[in-house]
Formats: sequence, structure tokens, C-alpha cells
Amino acid sequence: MVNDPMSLSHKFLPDCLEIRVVLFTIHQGHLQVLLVSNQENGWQLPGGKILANLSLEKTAADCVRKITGERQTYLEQLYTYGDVSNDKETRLISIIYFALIPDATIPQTIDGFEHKWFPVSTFPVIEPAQAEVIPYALRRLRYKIEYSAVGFELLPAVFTLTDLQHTYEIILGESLDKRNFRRRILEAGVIEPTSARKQGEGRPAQLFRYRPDAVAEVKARRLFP
Amino acid sequence: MVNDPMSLSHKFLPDCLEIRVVLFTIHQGHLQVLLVSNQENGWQLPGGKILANLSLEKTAADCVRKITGERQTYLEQLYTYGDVSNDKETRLISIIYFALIPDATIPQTIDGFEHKWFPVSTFPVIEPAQAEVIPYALRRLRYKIEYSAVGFELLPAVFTLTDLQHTYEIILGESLDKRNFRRRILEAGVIEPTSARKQGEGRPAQLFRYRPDAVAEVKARRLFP
DNA sequence: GCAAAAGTGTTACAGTTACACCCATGG
DNA sequence: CCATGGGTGTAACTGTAACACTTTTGC
Repeated sequence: MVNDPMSLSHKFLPDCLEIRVVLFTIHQGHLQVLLVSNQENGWQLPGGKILANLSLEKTAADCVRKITGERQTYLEQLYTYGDVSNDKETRLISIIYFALIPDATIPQTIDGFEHKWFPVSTFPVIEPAQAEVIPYALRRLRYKIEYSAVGFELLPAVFTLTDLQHTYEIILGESLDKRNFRRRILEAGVIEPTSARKQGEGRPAQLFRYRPDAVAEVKARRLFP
Repeated sequence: MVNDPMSLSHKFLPDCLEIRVVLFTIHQGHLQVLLVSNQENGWQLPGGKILANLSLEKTAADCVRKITGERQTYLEQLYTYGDVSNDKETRLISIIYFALIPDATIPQTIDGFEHKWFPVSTFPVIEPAQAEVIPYALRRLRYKIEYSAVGFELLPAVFTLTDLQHTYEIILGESLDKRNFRRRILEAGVIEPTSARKQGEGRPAQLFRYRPDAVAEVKARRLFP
């Protein structure tokens, strides 16, 4: 179903256009962003050329799929950069997407390039336009988590309320009240209990799943403080 | 300062790229969007080719300036469309901006093309991607007016509180309480009274101006109901 | 039986909404 | 003096934030 980007039969659009993806996950208790090492140019956002026969969104989705395997991901367009280069003769237009995936191990190298997670607070020096877009993506994520259901995209299919609360706390960078959090998330009706429980230290926790039939944009303006 | 797009010395980027602008104003008590008639293709969003030596934002700003004269405008990037055309061989990528101007008369024809305002609720049939982006721009405007100060961009330099309230009402499509509106807008500290008053029927009204030093994003999450 | 994490309601407070009358001017 | 639009404060209500103890399991 997905076209192979390497197939000879596909035309590329001019070199002045590319897709980049700001890919977030929660890993080791921190929100992290994926960067790719391209020897001569240092670290960069993952991305690639735009194929003439593939929509922008599909191109970005393929880019993420290549990194994560066949996993479904949350994806939205973030911004299009098109700064004029110094020589005033060439320019590169980058259409930047924003993606979220649950914590997962990813291959260390893909197509010979090193891939690595970096905490959003401390990522290495990268191209200025790309460095600028990461905090913007984070702002959008923080903003969005309050009035929509994107938080679930960072969790596995089933999760405990405590897991979910931790996710929110990591993204928002503040701690939340357990009782208020639970009341609101349950009242919003976006998750439902499964029959399973999670065993571990202490009392076993009810496992929940996201209700895919729930409206994408939660009615409440602000789901969490 | 602004480069003449017709100058021969400027290179164009490939034909697959264009800028389009969703330009709103409030005119005759309605929120209206500007469309340009291009004989064979019918009505379209104003826009044009992207010049190699001009940033995307400047290109969009020039496009608006050509329509409105030298007036300063509010401008922000909205979305990039890049749908694949039916023949799977060509495609057009449109970087779409969103602009606001105060009510003003604009030339009926520019460069030989007819320009016309259409109420956002009843605009003619246009290209599907463009038709889709207008309601999106409206949603963004409605959303944004509640937590930022974009409302002022649709008004002249000085205005009465009643003018301002009408602007909000037209955009939001609902009527607002006069006392609550005034209290909030004044508490937000984004406008200040001028020494002038507006004469007319009834009691003269205090004229206000936007405080350009006010923070762009008002602290309050939600400025108006 | 104790350590560890899960689960559960109520009260105080703050922000929002609803609402009606007097004021200044022009004709 | 009347018609027109401008300008002003308070009380009820609704939603939000703060807060501590009991329950279930494994060891």
C-alpha cells in the first residue's frame, strides 16, 4: 500500500523542498525528540524529499513509519519554513510535521544513519530553523494536551491512570492533583476501563484504554490545569 | 525596500509552489474574505509565485500590500497544502497565510483581475483545497480572538468600545454582554483611552487605541466567553 | 503486619455570568 | 425635552483548586 520511496518510477519534486518531522516520545521519564546524525551536517530532524506522487502527510507518515516500524502514529502539520539562504540564489523549503509515539525502542541506525532520542530540554546544536521549531512543537503539544486527547498517543494501548497522569506531568512540567486529574479525565469520557489490572508493587491498578470513538477534540476548553 | 516582483533579476522557484492568502476584513457588518477572479479558473484566493530571494512571510505580506496599499497587516502562516493531482505526475504546493485588515475600500481590479469581498458564510465555489482552508482560517480566528489581541487588527487605529465589541460579536457569531466585555478588555490592559471622543448620535464615545507595548498573547486563557 | 501504590469526596474560593439604570449629547 | 447611544456595579452561581485517609496487594 505504501509506495517504496526508492522505486525508480517515482518522480521527485525539485530539491528545494523537504519534509521534516519533530518526533516526540516519553522515554526514561522525559519528553524526548528524535534526531538523526548525518555525518557532515551533524544532528538533524528526521525527514526527506517529497515524492511527487505522495501527499505531504503520507510522506511524513512514511518517514515516521520507517523509524518506528508499522506502528500507527499521531501526526499533524506544524509549520513551513522557507528562509532565504545567504547567497540569495538558493533556498530550502521545509514542511515540518509533528508526531507522537509511545515509548519504544527504535533501531539505532536506519539506512546507515544514527538515530537518537534527546530530552527536549537539552538537545544538541542543529540547524537554526530546526532548533527553533522544537520549542514551538513543545508549546503546541502543551497547549493541545489541555483541550484534546493527544496525551494518549504517548502511551501504550492500555495504561493505568497513574501512567496517564505521569505523562501529563512530564509534558506540562508540573505536578497535578491525583483526585482532580482522575475526576476530570473520567468525566471527559475519553477512556474506559478494561477488564485487566496491572500487577506490581502495592495494590494492582485498573488498566484503561483510550476510546477511539471519543470525539477527537474534547469539548472542555481546558481539560487540565 | 520591497523588491519588485516583476524585476528580471529575480529567479522564481519552480512552478509547483505558490503562496495564497486568506484575507479577512469586517465590511458592512459581516466578516468577509477576499477572492480574485481569474477568468478561466473562476474565483481564487489571492496569491502568487514564490520568489527565490524573498522569505515566505514577506512574499505573503507583499501580496496583501498590493491589495491594500502600504497598510501594515496582521499575518500568520495557516497551512501548507500539497495534494497530489489526478494524473499523479504534477502537483501544486500552496503555502497558505492568514491576514486581517481593517475595513477599507480596495481597488476593484488589480493587474486586470477583479477583487471582491465575500461574506465567509456565502462565498462562491472555488478550488476544493482553498474552500477547505477558509473555514479553517475562520476557526483559527475565532479561537485566537479569545486569548490574544488579534481583534484590534480588524479595526482602525482608534475605535470605541462599542466598535470593538461589535467586531468580537461578528467574529464569534454571538452577542456579548456590554458590561462584562468592557470590564474584561480593560482589565486585560491591551487598550488605552485617547484624549479624543467620537461624536455622533447620542452621547459621544471615548476613543481607545491598542497598546502596541501590550504583550501579544494576553495572559488570560480566555478573554471572552 | 508492613511497605507500596491505588483509589476515593468535600469544602473553600475564584472567576464567570446575568442583569437595569443613569448620563451626555444633538436635534 | 426627547431620542440615541455611552457608560457603570453587584449578587448568584458555577467551575476550579486544595486537601488526607482507606484499600488492596506482595513480601
